[in-house]
Amino acid sequence: MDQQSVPQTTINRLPIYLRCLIRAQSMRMPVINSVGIAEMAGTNAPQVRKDLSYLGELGTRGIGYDVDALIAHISRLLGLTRDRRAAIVGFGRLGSALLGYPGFGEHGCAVVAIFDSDPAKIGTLPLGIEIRDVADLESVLRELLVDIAILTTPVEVAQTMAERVAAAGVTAILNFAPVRLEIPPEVAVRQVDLSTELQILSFHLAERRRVE
Amino acid sequence: MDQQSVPQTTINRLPIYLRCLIRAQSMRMPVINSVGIAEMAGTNAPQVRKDLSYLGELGTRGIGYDVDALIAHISRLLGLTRDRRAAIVGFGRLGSALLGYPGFGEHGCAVVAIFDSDPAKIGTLPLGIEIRDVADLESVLRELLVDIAILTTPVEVAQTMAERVAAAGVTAILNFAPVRLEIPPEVAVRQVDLSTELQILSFHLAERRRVE
DNA sequence: TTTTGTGAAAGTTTTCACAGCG
DNA sequence: CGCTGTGAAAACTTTCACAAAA
Repeated sequence: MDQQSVPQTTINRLPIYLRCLIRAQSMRMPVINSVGIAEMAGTNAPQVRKDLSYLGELGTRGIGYDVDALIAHISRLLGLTRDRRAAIVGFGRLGSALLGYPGFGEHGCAVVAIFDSDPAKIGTLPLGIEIRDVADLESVLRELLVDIAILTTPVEVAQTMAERVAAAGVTAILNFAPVRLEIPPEVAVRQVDLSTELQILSFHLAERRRVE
Repeated sequence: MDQQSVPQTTINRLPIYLRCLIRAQSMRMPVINSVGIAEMAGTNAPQVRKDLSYLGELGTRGIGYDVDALIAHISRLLGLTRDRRAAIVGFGRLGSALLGYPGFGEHGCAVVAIFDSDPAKIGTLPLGIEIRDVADLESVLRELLVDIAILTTPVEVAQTMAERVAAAGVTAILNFAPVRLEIPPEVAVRQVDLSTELQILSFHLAERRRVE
């Protein structure tokens, strides 16, 4: 099956399936069926089978999916077999919290560079990683072969920083600043937006109230 | 138009439109048209018009949308006219970073309670808010009329905490723990998942490589 | 004239039912 | 017999074209 044709919605669910499969693996389950994955992942069995069918014929009829083989296959498709190198741009509270997040190391993603503009921070070594002057952004990103930029800057400078990391050849950005980045389409952007999420939750609270 | 029938995809975009409108307002634009909103929001004009049409007939043909009126209308629909009271459950690095995030106050959402299980933290007052013992979760949530719970606990306890906040009558959860929460459907959950986002970006990096 | 609001078309995603295979 | 893989149906979302209104 053509890998290009895997729908984005399926891609978005693969990390969730992967997490479930790793849990199954840790429970010593050699095989799991679509119902089992669906229950763990909070979806339904046909959805799981359809999603996995885009990756190829990975299951065995009458049996289910081999847990180890499926983990290997999804990991490869998601590019998790190759170690990813991330940079944190903007080392305030949030950047600092993310650096300490164990999720990076667990998923083959290493923070290899940190940037800030505050002279008091530049040169310090949180968790052994030197904080660099954001003035040197482009050269350091290229030198350290960074593939993912994590933007935790103030909103005012996020667009500029996005343009600069993109110009330095970084093609994946995780943006925590509440602004929609305008950058070339070959750069993948994932937006994490706290106030948007809170507002969506607020809508649900308001709706509950309206129904009652 | 029936408010119940506003599609979830539209709801997800309303906070983005709102942000654009507030920017327009700060630029002293009294009126904006669908093209203007679309450009700021990174979408297209028919999408904006379709989305806004679900909320009622809010525009003026030949003119566009009154910025103040549209802000008021979207804010009301999202329930932002009413002040929201949030609690942070789990005060590690991430919880601490979120407490300092200015996005809360700016959007009428106040952190009114913090919970942790660490005796060294309980009783301290970061930003003037007392850290409570998680043992008192239910009573404090009810007492302080919390409507949104922000879960920043370790992954192992997130499901238990979700059940407890739901049992205490909280019907909106923002979950940062990398686990799919199983709770009654009347509780709205928004998942913010760093490692999932990184894996999706990793897929895009892998795909670029495959294409080249 | 300008720009909204909307029905219809096109595209996408999810669900379903069952053929097909082990 | 059990469970996957999949084509077809249903549901949902986006795009389009244009009538209608200011």
